[in-house]
Amino acid sequence: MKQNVTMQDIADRFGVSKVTISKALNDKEGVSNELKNKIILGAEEMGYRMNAIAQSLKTNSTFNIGVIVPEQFTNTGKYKNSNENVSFYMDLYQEVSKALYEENYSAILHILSTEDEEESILPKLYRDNKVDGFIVLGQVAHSYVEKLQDTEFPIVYLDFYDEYLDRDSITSDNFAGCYMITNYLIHNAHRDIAFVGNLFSTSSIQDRFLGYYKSLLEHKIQLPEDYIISDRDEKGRYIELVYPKKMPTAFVCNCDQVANIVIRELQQKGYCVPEDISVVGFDNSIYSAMSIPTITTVEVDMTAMVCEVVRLLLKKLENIEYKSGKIAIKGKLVIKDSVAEKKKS
Amino acid sequence: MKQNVTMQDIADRFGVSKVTISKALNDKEGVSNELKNKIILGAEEMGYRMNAIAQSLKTNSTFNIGVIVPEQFTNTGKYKNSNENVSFYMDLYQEVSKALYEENYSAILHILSTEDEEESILPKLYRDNKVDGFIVLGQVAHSYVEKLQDTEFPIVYLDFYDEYLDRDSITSDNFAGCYMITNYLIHNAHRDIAFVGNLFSTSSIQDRFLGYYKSLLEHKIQLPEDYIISDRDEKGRYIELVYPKKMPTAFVCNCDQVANIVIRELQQKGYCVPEDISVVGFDNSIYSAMSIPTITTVEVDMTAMVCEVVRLLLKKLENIEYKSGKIAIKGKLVIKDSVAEKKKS
DNA sequence: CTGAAAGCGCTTACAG
DNA sequence: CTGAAAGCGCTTACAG
Repeated sequence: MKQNVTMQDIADRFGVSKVTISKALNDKEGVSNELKNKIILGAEEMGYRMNAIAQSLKTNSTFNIGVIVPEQFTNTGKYKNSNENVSFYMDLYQEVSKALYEENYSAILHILSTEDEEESILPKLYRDNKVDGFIVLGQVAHSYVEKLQDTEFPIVYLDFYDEYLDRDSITSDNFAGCYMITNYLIHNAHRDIAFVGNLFSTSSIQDRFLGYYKSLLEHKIQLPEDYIISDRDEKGRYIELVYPKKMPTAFVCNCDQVANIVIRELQQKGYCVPEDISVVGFDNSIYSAMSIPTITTVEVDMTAMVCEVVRLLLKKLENIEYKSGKIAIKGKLVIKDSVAEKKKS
Repeated sequence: MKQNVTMQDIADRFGVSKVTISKALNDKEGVSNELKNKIILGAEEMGYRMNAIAQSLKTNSTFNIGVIVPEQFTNTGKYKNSNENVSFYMDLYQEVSKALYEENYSAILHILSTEDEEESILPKLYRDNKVDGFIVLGQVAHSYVEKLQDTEFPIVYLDFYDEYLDRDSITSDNFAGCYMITNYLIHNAHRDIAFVGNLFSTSSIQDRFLGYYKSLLEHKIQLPEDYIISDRDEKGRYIELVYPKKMPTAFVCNCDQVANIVIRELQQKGYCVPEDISVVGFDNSIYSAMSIPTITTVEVDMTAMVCEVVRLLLKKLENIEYKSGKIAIKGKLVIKDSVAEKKKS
């Protein structure tokens, strides 16, 4: 590798001290504008690149943020091709990476292995002091969260919260979203509406269920026991769906992927969607677009979420005491073709 | 943030010098085993975390690798929801991140904006000396590659090569893959086989086409001009497909996503797939799984590619002169439901 | 407006 | 086997 140009080299060329170079290049006070400009130009010409490492050592900040994603939300290792809706988390990561970049931070992905999660082993990024803070993407074990909090690092949780710890989190408003889409079904004359999702799997699913349930309650609609249909086991693996004895006229699914499965299975049973039975999803993911019919769904406002998470983290980076609490970002209803629009009778 | 424990603190506690601590913790020679173990335990107990930054400053290596992905292969900014097959690149990135982690490196994603690519603006990661080398994921502009090479950084290209520069690259063997799958069609009695893809868009598509063409040549099959069907413009945006006057009995599509589109359009025209017309894809992506019928395709050996790319980069990190040239990793045929299996007549 | 000195937390080469 | 000294490339606080 060719020898790097340092501030001292520039200083020598201009016959000044490296202190002056540092001030000029960092746009600090104490250098005449004329000299400053000469130095900036000269540095460019000499191919000077700031040594961020040396800067980090002095300022005790790396300008790196660790983004922790549990392995099960990735498409690697034993979860390879397990067909989870991985793209949501990777889209979030991409947006986070971009947003941090705008603020001169870099995002380092840390895929949290199931083993490390179970044994509460903190990321090497932490142990090596390679980052200034963390963003946690998706749900992680409670014990792991506690361990993370013990580090007293600035941490913001994205798309996950749990009630036991007083933490800062950004989630999409699952409750409001599912409430909204269930209302939409009811406004289209549906009364027999089932929910598909394991209520004990993630807090997201639970909240979506509660939004759905609130809508039912408000409209004084009964919820038969077998109208809650589990879709996955505790590990997040999809299981066979058990349909109710009396078929509902609509299914509220906790995500588009499951909605897609439901639609296929209904079609196999000889039902037409949406003519006989309506189905709605959540996420506005590729499954919504690819399904035939396309799936009416709720789209998460990813940009707003990421914008908020970065804003929050920066504040905590400045002042570790800063607390925001739980922030829920509202999504929007995206009407496609999987709901029969009827007037109420 | 709580005050960090330094080597000096540990040294004070044991009444030795920090040099000894450094040696013990880095498993270097010159410390008795007994003392070494005591120090390791003590460090743990005191919650010592190595300051990777200080280490970097001395050793002049950051143990960070920049992973450059052109914006158009991401799901961000103006490419948001443009439905590119983004997941392939993000899967690669995840695998790269994991593999580098095993080697104690971190992967920092750099999304290369179209503007920076056009104006050959190098990543801030480079300008700030935050990484030791780069992995470039997917095709980037020739001028940008030249600019990157000028840095004399260790760089490996993944899933992209171009002939003009003598560079180290790992690609999937597009040529062999498409040759294989076209052979498969021919063995199933197809003679009228069209290719779908813009030959001038990426080298991957071009190579896939050539594999297809080699198979035709070997079997002495003519290639009518209108059997090459462009699927996208130069920016990678999908365009309307123009079908040949005389319908072929099979389509070789350059990727599963396009194969999925072709299947849908054929079905709309009243053809049955695979009974009337067979269609094959490439990538074994979600489009292959979700299509009805599922799409016979070629699966890239991502693990082998990533393993190779990391191995190569590490070698170049050790010795910048190390050259591997272009390495192509073979994929495998994945037979699904979109090809009618017939015996040759 | 400019710079000498100290220091961030390590590692390396050398002396004992 | 152990450690004093120098130094990596910056920034900060202070003196002029």
